[in-house]
Amino acid sequence: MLFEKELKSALVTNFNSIFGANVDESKINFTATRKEFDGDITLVVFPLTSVTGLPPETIANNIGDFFVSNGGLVTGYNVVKGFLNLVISNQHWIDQLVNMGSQFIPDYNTHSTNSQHPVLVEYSSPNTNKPLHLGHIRNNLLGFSVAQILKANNTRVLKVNIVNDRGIHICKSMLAWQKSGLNETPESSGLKGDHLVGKYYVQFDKMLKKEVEELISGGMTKEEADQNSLLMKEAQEMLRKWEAGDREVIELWSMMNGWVYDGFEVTYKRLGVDFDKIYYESETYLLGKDIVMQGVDKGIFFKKEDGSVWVDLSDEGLDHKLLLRADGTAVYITQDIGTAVKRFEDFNFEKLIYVVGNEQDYHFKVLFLILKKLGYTWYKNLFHLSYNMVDLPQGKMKSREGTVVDADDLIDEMESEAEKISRELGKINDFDSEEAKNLYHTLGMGALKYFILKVDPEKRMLFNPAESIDFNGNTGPFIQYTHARICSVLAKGESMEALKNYQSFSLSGYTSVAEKERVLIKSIVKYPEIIAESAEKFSPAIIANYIFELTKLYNQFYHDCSILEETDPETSMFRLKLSDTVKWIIKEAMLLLGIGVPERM
RNA sequence: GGUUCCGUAGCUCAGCUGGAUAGAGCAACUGCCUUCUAAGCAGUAGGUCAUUGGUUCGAAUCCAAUCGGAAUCACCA
Repeated sequence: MLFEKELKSALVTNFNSIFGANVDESKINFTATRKEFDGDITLVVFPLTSVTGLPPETIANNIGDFFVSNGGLVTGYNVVKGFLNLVISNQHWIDQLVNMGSQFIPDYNTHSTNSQHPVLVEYSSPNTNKPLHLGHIRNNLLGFSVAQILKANNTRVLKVNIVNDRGIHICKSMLAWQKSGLNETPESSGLKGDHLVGKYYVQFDKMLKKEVEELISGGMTKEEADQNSLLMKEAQEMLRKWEAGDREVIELWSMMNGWVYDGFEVTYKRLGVDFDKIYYESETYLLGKDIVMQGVDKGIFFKKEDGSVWVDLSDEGLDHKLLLRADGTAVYITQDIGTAVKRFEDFNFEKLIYVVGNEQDYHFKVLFLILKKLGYTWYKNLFHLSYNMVDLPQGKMKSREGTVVDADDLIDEMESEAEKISRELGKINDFDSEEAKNLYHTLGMGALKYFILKVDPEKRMLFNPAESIDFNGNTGPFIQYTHARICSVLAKGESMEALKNYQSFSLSGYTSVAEKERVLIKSIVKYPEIIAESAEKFSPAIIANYIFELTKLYNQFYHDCSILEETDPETSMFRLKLSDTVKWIIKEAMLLLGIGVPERM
């Protein structure tokens, strides 16, 4: 909290001369003053009773007197029960405000720290067998935003993606496509590439289910049926052929993956996310296999009689874990080992952050321990940024039951909802169709992104498609609206002779601050702390909640305080500058969430 | 069954490194546009912070147990 440090150290050094006893810093607890009381910052005096042997009120009064007579920072105080509420002078708040302007301008392109080793943020990490859905959206928005936030804190960041382009899942789609005999392509079917491939993945699953049911009715148990399924065997055979470099399989694989990439690119673009480097598992899994084999040679891993390779993690309190199948093919973790090593070779990273759902907590625990066993000391710099899942009212999304919320569909719906509301309000009738379309996109995505990012990543969140996403209240569009509103007032101010030079108005001497202005300033000057905190906790939610608070306070100020109609031009200019600062913070902070803000809406 | 996470207003979420009377938004009801954008502002109503016990001057916040929910413990990814 602002001013806390100064007050604390002043109190600690002078405590003895006030009370004749020394005090440990840990007993000096400040909190923000509750809004129903006068003051800005509050000292809780209860912990000091045991040190001084005095009643709380006496202690509070003594300390209050000390602060008031000691420099101009504190201009007054009041004591309520064991709480000492201190009033910070207007001048000091204004000074903070003045500092803000020059002090805090994040630079996303050039970093003074360019020589430092980069922090890698891995996010998105799609499978190439189905289109992106709401769960991926949370991942993508989080990853992108965390990268932005780290950059704003002067960290050199590289965004990386790992595309899971190989494995049994993609073979399933390929097999179903082949069996259909239709030779469908995105062009012939009119389907977006990722959706087309996803269609065949679902089809495989249906065919498999049917086969298994038949086997069961033929007298097999569920387990036997799973093991004896011809379809599954075909898929596994296809994977084996793929790893063996079978030309036909590889060609089919490249073609279908190509369709998926084209589809993903469209969705990424609409989401506004991008990557500095894309890794493909098809290019790293062999390295993973090599490393695993070396581990076997060194005795770090062991081989079972059937040829499968395992790691024993019982000394770390975990279990045995498979690293290579009996048929020699790689599993998920095999390629993750390879990818991690490749990345360290490529970038010598300072830190590698994996943005991956919490259903993989165990997986990453294992991965990091395996790398440790292999002797890579940088395993300590790996971090799993684990986020919780998005639930539907029925519970978890299940692709097989058709309950997933498709990313492309959702974006479409958000944009058309934005269009509908904008048309009803009729404020942008002079926009041409291009401008209008851009605005609908900005607003629709603003609503969606804010809705998702305002929730703490660690918490499970619920999305109700029927109720859809709001455009009123604690939402992206509310914040965007406030930004547009400010732009409008500023433009009017600039067109007025007496006010047009408000930018050069000096805040320093202006201290006749109204209550709403004071509250607003207090919120404004918190911004740098918020940015630092959100980076430390990897939490865009902290920023989102802050912008909402700031925006709400601004709207109250806007409602209560006339900006352009004041008789005193100084007051007008002061308020214009205040508005300009809020506008700047909204824009910057929303950028950290990957959300754009319009000048009109 | 083992491990981990969660439980705050009808709904969605803040608050959680202990501090005053637990906050927003949505939904419901009521006011405010001849005046800087009403996607706004103001107000009413809505709570045993899952339960019980413990630590403390003070607990939604820390600890334990119980109840309820979830994830994970795959030759899936």
